[in-house]
Amino acid sequence: MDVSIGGAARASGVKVPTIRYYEQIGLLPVPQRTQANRRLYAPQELRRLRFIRHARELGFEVEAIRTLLALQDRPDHSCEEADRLAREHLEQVERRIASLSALRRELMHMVEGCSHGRVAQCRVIETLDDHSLCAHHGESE
Amino acid sequence: MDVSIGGAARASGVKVPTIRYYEQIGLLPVPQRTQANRRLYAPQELRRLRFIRHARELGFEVEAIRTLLALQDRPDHSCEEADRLAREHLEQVERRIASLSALRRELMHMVEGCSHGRVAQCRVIETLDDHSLCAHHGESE
DNA sequence: CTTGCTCCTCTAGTCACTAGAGGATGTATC
DNA sequence: GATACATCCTCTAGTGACTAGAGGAGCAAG
Repeated sequence: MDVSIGGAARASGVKVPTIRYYEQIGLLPVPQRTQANRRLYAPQELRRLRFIRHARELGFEVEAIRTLLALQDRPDHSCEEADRLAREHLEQVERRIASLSALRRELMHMVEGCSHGRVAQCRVIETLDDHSLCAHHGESE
Repeated sequence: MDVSIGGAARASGVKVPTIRYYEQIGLLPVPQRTQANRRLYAPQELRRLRFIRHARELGFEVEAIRTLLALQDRPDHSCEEADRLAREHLEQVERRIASLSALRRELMHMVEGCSHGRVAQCRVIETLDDHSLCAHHGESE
C-alpha cells in the first residue's frame, strides 16, 4: 500500500530530491519511516504530492500552495480565500499571456524577416536592438 | 555625452545594481571611469544595455543574450545562429502560451465554478486535486 | 558474497538578480 | 565654508525553487 520515495516520485511525477525538499520546507508532512529509516508514503500523501505538482505546473507559487493546502485541510471552511487566490492568479496569467503573445508576434516577425544572410540584415538582432519595432510598448510584467 | 551609472539606469530601464551585475558576469564591457572611480557609459553601452533589457524582457536567458551580443559584434557573420536561437525561443514561447491558455481556461472554470460555499465543493481545490479535470494532459514544459 | 540499485543526510551550486553594510564623492542650500 | 542629501563605490549575503554531488547504509538478485 505504502510506497518508497522513489515510488512516490514515479506516482506523482515529482522528483525524489524535490519531494525531500518539499518536506524540508514543510509543504509535505514528515512521513512515516521504515525500520531502515526510509520514507514511506501513503495514498493520501501521494494525492497531496499530485496536488502540489499540478498547482506548481499551473504556476502557483509555493506560498500560495501552502495556503491552498491549509484550506483543503478544512473542508467546512468557506472557500473565499481559495477563490481569491485563483482570481489573482488568473489575472497574472492573463497578463502573462498578453505579454507572451506580443513576444510571439515579435519573434515570428524576426524569423520571417531573417533572410538567412548576414547578421547585419537579420531582424532577430535588429528587433532586439530597437525597442520601437517591438509590439509591446509600455507594457510591463 | 557619457553618463553615470544612475543615468544609464534611467536611460535603459535596467537598475543600477543589475548594471553592475551585468558587468560582473561579463555581459557588459568594463566601462571607463572618472577620476573619482565612477563608471561612465557612452551611447554605445546604453544601446547594449537596452538590447539586453529587451532580450531579457522577451525571456531570453543571459547565455542566449551573450551569444546574440557576440553575433552582433560580427555583422559579417551568417545569422544562422541568431535565427536558430529565435526559432527555438519562438517554440518555447508558443508552448508556454498554449500551456497558459489551458491554465487560463482552467482557472476561469475554477472561479466560475466556485459557489462561494464550502471548500469541499470548491472547484479551485477540486480541480487542483484531480489532474484528470485538467485541460492540458500530457503536456510538458 | 558481490553487484548494483535505491535510499539516507548534508552541503553547496544554479539563475538572475536584490538587499544591505559601510564608506567616499558630488551637488545644492544656508 | 558647513551641512544635508543623493549618488556612487565595493563587498557579502539572501531570494525562490529547486538540482547536484559527496559519502555512506540497506536490500534484492544472481
